Amino acid sequence: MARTQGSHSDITGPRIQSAALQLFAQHGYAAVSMRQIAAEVGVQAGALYNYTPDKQSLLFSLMQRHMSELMEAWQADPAVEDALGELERFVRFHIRFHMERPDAVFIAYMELRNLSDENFAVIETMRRNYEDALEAVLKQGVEEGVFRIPDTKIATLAVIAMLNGVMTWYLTGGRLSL
Amino acid sequence: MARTQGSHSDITGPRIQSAALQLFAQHGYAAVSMRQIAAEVGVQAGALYNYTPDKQSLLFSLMQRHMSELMEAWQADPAVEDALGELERFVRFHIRFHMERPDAVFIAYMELRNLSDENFAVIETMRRNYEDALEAVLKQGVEEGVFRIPDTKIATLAVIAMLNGVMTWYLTGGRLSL
DNA sequence: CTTTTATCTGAACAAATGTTCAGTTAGCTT
DNA sequence: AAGCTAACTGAACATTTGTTCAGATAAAAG
Repeated sequence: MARTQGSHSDITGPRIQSAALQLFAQHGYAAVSMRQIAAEVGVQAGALYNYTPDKQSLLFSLMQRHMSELMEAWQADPAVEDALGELERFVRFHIRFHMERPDAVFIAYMELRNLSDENFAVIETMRRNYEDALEAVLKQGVEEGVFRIPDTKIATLAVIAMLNGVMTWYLTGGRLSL
Repeated sequence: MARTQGSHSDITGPRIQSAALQLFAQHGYAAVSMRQIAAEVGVQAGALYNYTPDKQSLLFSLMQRHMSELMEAWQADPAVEDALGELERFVRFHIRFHMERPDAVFIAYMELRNLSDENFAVIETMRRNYEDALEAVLKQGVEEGVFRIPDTKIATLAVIAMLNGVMTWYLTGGRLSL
């Protein structure tokens, strides 16, 4: 047999991505085989290679897509005037965006070590771009005189670390409203 | 050849444990092969099986040892009288203990999904025992009237989540004193 | 209806994996 | 000095791994 009923590229492609996303998040990249992903989609392992050149690229594309969506969503979010409002906008945006994609967030954080050197560099650059977006807000606040921050770079990392802390807390307890 | 110079069980055993600890923390349990561990120790892969029945047991023993040391260290820590002092003691102890073993902490948190069902149950029980130690402090505080906590179970999880948040923050920035 | 093409199967491949074990040797015992 | 034993080697094993590819077939095009 080949080309079972109802199969189509537009359907199988996304299904592979979401199956890989879920399995990587659950068991870890190295512990998941191409055959497991294929079985989850309902297809043979060889069929996956119509959609990805190899396993590494599959992981990379998941992380790259996640980071792209992050940046695009932030730029699409309507900006406000003052820095204080911008900071609040960032906080709300960051938490909401990450809450909606627990699997992708977990992978983007945990599977960095399984990226090839070149792929890692790409993702790392995208992550820094996102941090720069926050730092721009903090710098704006310093210029406006509403923030008194000696080192905006450290403050950026601190804010993001705090937000991620809030998320682990929320996910752990699971009993607080947004 | 066999039994190379200077090799001895008392030496090789711990070296295997620490090599596995480091490699598991760095690349993940599933991504590390027995041959890599052996190479790190300077030995052939077969020799590892004089010290562990299989790879799974190696991971399990690392986590079990970590949890045992955690419980023993807490019980060895000199207790104080009042609940407020006990809470401070717990906070200081928790942070210090976990700061001293970043690799073991990381593994104990990340590689739970790679434990067999039985092994997972054992570790999970030990983790709950540790949480119970904190909850006992909180209950004592409620009895003394110094804490006003509706649900000590949730409060326990909250406190631990906060402490872990502090640690990620500290590790990320790396610029604050204990 | 016929032809074409995109999509998938099924089998195969080399390499790597966890694990076993007979054999070898270094160091201890006597 | 001789023998014993714990500690290791090196080769082998059955599986599983990622990946390739010729062939099969459903759906689209003519």
